[in-house]
Amino acid sequence: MPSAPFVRIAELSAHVGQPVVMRGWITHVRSSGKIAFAVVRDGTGVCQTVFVKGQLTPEVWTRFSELTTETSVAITGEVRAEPRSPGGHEIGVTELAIIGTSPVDYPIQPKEHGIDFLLDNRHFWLRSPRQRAIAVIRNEVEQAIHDFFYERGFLRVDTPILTAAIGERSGLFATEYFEEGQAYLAQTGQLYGEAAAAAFGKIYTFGPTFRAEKSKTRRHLTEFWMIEPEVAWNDSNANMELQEDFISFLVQRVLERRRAELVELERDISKLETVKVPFIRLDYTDAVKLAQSKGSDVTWGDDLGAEDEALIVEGADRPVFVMNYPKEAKAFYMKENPDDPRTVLCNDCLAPEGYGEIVGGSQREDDYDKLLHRIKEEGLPLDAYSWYLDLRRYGTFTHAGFGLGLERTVAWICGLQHIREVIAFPRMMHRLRP
RNA sequence: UGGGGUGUAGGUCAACUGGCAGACCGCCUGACUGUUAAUCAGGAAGUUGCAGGUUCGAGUCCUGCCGCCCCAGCCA
Repeated sequence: MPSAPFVRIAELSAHVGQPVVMRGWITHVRSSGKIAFAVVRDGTGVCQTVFVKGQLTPEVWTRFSELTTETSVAITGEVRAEPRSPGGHEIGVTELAIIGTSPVDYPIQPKEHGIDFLLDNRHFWLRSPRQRAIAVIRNEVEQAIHDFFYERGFLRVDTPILTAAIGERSGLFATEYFEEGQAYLAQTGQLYGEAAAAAFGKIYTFGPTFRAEKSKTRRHLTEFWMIEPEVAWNDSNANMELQEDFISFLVQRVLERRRAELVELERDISKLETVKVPFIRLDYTDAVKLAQSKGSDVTWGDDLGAEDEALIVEGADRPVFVMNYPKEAKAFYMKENPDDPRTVLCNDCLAPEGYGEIVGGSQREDDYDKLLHRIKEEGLPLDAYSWYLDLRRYGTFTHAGFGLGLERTVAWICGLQHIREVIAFPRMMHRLRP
């Protein structure tokens, strides 16, 4: 007699009526005397297994009573379509092998837990259906990112994580680097992206970035993943068109392919279906007026605070671009606005529903003298930026790009309160383990 | 870093004005042949974050420290 094939739970529907071997972890057991049920999870789904005392050897029946939450098992039995079972199938068990026992003090229950407890047990928390749904949607978004840029002829360029002091001003993580002194973990790949854009035309980077900011909010991680396209010959308007095409593409992809996971997360899908181009565009000056009219005491020249951003997106059914901030509020590499030199050609993209800034983008300063002046004005180390200035000396070019925060974007799409759930092992100010 | 909050069983929380430290979930034992977070009966489980102080008496009040949560700033 041929042995039963090993089948993943997601593939059970192709094996109805046949004996199979299922391997996975016990999430739950229920017993009703001479009939008993064990629910098994294998990462592709969950499946109920049925143990009937009168149809099993005494050894298998006894072994059932040894099952605890998260025991790993191999179960043999016939697949049946069964509407009463979660997932629509169940296994009529004939054989049970315990692979790895699990002590009864497994910490995670199908109940409410506090966030600190869950993060202490993150290595277990990942096993929950909710965390699986988030991981699946994150993966879908990552795949969609690569598909979007690949289809449009962008080259992916991997930029260094260990850098000399370069990028933005605040919060660098430092480490010893041989005879070179201090190296810093990258806060952005953008400056390298600009060099690559001059070489290859349309590029993007996708990698981890590190910020040693002492931020403890629902929107911040010390280690997060960022997508940074950089496009030769794009101006600020083309940059925003790319952003809205990109973001709506990601949302559309999740709606098409990961609806079940959105439902698992109880996401209000109607709030995503309205995310279509064109996005709303607001000049910074108008955004300030709008915030003021709703009670904010922000004044022209200030950066917009979280409260201002919330007022600006209030009622919007899609993301909002805020364009052309005052120079003082923004980074040194942004191009001066020829129509109003107090401002720079840049934009933030604010997600709806209070999720805040998911993208920061700008046209880059391509004038050597103006860029040099800004670097000096900021007191940045000139020698570290000499190669960056070279990009303006040897064939300078109009170019623009942006950075999209992966975790913020996925948190918004999933409708989550906090981005710490969006990454498998979050790094925050007070959390380095597990 | 600043403001606010919080810390009690493995988990989530209750305990009035300072007066015997409790519930549910989970766990253990037993019953039950279709359960869906099964149900029913019983049981074990605590240095009330730590260190001091006030008091006849402190989970509760006071001081200090620590952890965590929320908000703000910084940003993506």
